[in-house]
Amino acid sequence: MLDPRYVADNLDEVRTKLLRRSPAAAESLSAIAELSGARRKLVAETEVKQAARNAANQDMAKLAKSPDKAAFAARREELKTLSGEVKALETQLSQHEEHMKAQLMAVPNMPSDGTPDGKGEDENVEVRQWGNKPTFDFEAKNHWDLGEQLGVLDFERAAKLSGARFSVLRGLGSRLERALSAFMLDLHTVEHGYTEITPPYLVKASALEGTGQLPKFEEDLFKTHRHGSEDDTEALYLIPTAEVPVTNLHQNEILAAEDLPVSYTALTPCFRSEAGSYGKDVRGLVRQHQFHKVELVRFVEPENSFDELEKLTGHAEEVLKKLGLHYRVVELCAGDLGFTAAKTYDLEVWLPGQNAYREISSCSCFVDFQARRAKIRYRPGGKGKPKLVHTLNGSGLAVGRTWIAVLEQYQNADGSVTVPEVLRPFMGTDKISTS
RNA sequence: GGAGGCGUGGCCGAGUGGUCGAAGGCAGCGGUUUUGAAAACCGCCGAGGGUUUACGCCCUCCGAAGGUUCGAAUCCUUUCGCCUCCGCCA
Repeated sequence: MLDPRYVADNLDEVRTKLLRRSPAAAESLSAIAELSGARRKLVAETEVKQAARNAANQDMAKLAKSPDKAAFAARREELKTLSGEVKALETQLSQHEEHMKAQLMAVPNMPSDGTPDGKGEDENVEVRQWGNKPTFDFEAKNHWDLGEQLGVLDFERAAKLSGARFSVLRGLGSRLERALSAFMLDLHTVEHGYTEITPPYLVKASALEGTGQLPKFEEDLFKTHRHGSEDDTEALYLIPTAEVPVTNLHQNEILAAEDLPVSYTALTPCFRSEAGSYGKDVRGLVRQHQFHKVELVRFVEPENSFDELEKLTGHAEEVLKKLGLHYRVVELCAGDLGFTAAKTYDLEVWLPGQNAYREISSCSCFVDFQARRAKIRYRPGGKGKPKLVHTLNGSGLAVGRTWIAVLEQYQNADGSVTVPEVLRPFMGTDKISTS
């Protein structure tokens, strides 16, 4: 959420920045600026009345002790009116604030100044590449053919259980999923200093509001109700990413400055309804309703949040480097930036079976956008007024897509797959094959 | 699921309708004292919002939301969380 005061005081600047995303992003800004100004007047008006009521009530406390019952009764009648006026103003103010917040919650974050211009995916900027495209003296297969032939991947039975966009792993396929997860968590906790978290996979709407998935993107989520209940206020949602529970761990908290940066990593399943992606990636594991992801989340001081993004991106890249998987880093242009992000790097791994780079991680700095929604603050220098922290997160990595990349980049002519060196201790074998 | 209890400032804890944002203690911060430290003593010490160049002043908040009342931390309703006992259960 943007700061309503900042929007009101810097309307043109905010509009210019949001227009870099899209015309729609800047739409309600004037209304918000107006609401913000009107709110200040309403607050002043309300407080004058409240002060009058408070003063009168103190008099009443004295009158109540005096023997003059008539004076007390008369004054009480007067105060009834005043009290009613106060209540009316308070109601008006809270409705006004609710209205303003509702508008504000639908406004995306401002792109960082360094973010390149551009309307969409095609205008993202390649920042660097690592490694080389593997070459094959045979035609590279895609992972779904490889996986099914190796007996480690089964879409048909998954469809029987759950329908489209689900998968079943088997044997060394399952082992590979587990190996990748453990390898990533070990790397981030031991070498990068992250604390491992195992969060709930079902969360309240308030958590999703904190990180920005709600109220705007409900259609992307799986929503659950207790048996017999249709009450939306107690609905729980399956998490679309660990970002949600892990970032909201500190909602409504004031962190100690000396504890920053706080760094968490979490392996969780992620659930996405993929509404509106019909026809996209219908085959294979790329786009599933359920997948595992190791997430990195950091809470940092505002001064160095963009440096911290470079570090966090580096932590995610390290996974690919250690696995020996060729990839590239792209910086998202303003038009392709997610709703909450100020700046984002995507890591795209090379998939020979599809002859394409595919997103395997997305690392973003949200500045104070999520922190304002979730009320996550810290006390600078250990004293004084609390300030909003900056939040960052990135996939480190999407396990399912890493699984794909290992199969496709490490495939052999006979349809077997060589296990990357670093995974062998976790896999107990150096090869996945049918024999 | 049944019965009961509890939610107050960073922590502990008083407060059951009137001047209470809230006693007291601990922790923390600043100072006096001391060669230094400890102890003792004095002061400061929640958040949000409005207003002000600033000092400050004002408003709101005692798990949350409603209600009663001239007035609510205190009474009522609903709700959430935690604890104890019973039931069920991985």
